[in-house]
Amino acid sequence: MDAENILAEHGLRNTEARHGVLDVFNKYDYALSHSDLEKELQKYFDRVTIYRTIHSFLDKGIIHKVIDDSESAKYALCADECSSDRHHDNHVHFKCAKCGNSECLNHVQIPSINVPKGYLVSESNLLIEGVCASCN
Amino acid sequence: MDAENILAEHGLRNTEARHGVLDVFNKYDYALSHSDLEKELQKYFDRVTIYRTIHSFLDKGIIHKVIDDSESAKYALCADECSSDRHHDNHVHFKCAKCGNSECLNHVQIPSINVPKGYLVSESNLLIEGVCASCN
DNA sequence: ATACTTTTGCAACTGAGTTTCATTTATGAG
DNA sequence: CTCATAAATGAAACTCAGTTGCAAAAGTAT
Repeated sequence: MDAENILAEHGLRNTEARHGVLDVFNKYDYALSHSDLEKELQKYFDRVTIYRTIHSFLDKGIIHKVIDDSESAKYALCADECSSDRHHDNHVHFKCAKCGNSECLNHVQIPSINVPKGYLVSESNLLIEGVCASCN
Repeated sequence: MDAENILAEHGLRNTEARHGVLDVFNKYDYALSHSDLEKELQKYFDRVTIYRTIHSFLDKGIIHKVIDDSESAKYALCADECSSDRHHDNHVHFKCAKCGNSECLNHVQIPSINVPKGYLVSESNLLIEGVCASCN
C-alpha cells in the first residue's frame, strides 16, 4: 500500500513530512529512533515536526514503540492491523548486541504468563537480547 | 543483611550516600528512578552523587535496571545473587497502569522462547502491564 | 476560490544524564 | 593512631531527548 493510502486510512492528512517519515520506516527493517529519522530527514523537515509525526503515527496505530534498554525510544511499523483504538502487536522484539539494531520478530508471539493472584494483565512486552541472524 | 555488609561484599566503600540510597531501595517494594531517590535524598546528597551511586550499584550487581516504557530509567534491588560478572535476574517485571509503579515479580520466571534460526539469545526482558494486586 | 482546520517551523524551554575538577572522605599500611 | 593514597563527593557547566507556544503555511471540504 502506498503512503498516501496508509495516511488516509488512519485519518491523517497527506503531508510531505508524513510521507517522508513513512518512507524512512519502509527503507529499514529495524526499529528507528527520532535521531535515526532526523539523520535522513533533517534537510527537509524540522526536528519538532519529526517528533510530532512520530506521535501521530503512534496514536493512529501506524507505528508502535519498541522498548529497549537504550536511552532513546525506538519505533517500528505495525505489521498487524492497528488503529488508534487498539494496538495488536504481540510479538517479540530482538536487540542485537553487535549491530545495535532492534527488530520485530513478527512471527514470534509473546507467550501468556501466569501472574500472581490479584494481578490483571492488559499487555506484555518481551525484549530478547543476543546476536541477530545477520551478525551471527 | 545490613547495608555495610552489602557494600563490602560487592567491593564498595561504605559511604553515607551509598548507605542512604540502599535504605531508600529497602523502603519501597517497587522500582525507583533517579528522581524518586532524589526526592528523598536531596537534602543530604548531590544529584550527581545519586547518579554515580546508581551506576556503581548497577555495575556491582546490587540493583538491576527495570525496563519500562516511561522516559526515565528505574532500578530495583537484585534478589538473586548478582555480581559485576553477571546478573542473574530472570524474572518478570510488572507495571501498574493505576499507581504507575513497576515491581519485580521475583517468582515469575521468563519462559524461554524459540527464536528463528540464526539468532542467538543472551538474555531476555519481559514487562507486563496491567493492574497490580494493591490497586485491583 | 474560499473558509476553516490542521500542520509546520522556529525559538525557547524542561528534564535526564554526563563531564570536569577541586575538595573531602574511606581505608589499608606502618 | 597517623599518614598516604585512592576513591567518592559537590558544584558548575554541559549535552541530548523531548515539549510547548505561537505565527505562518498548507491541506481539505464546500
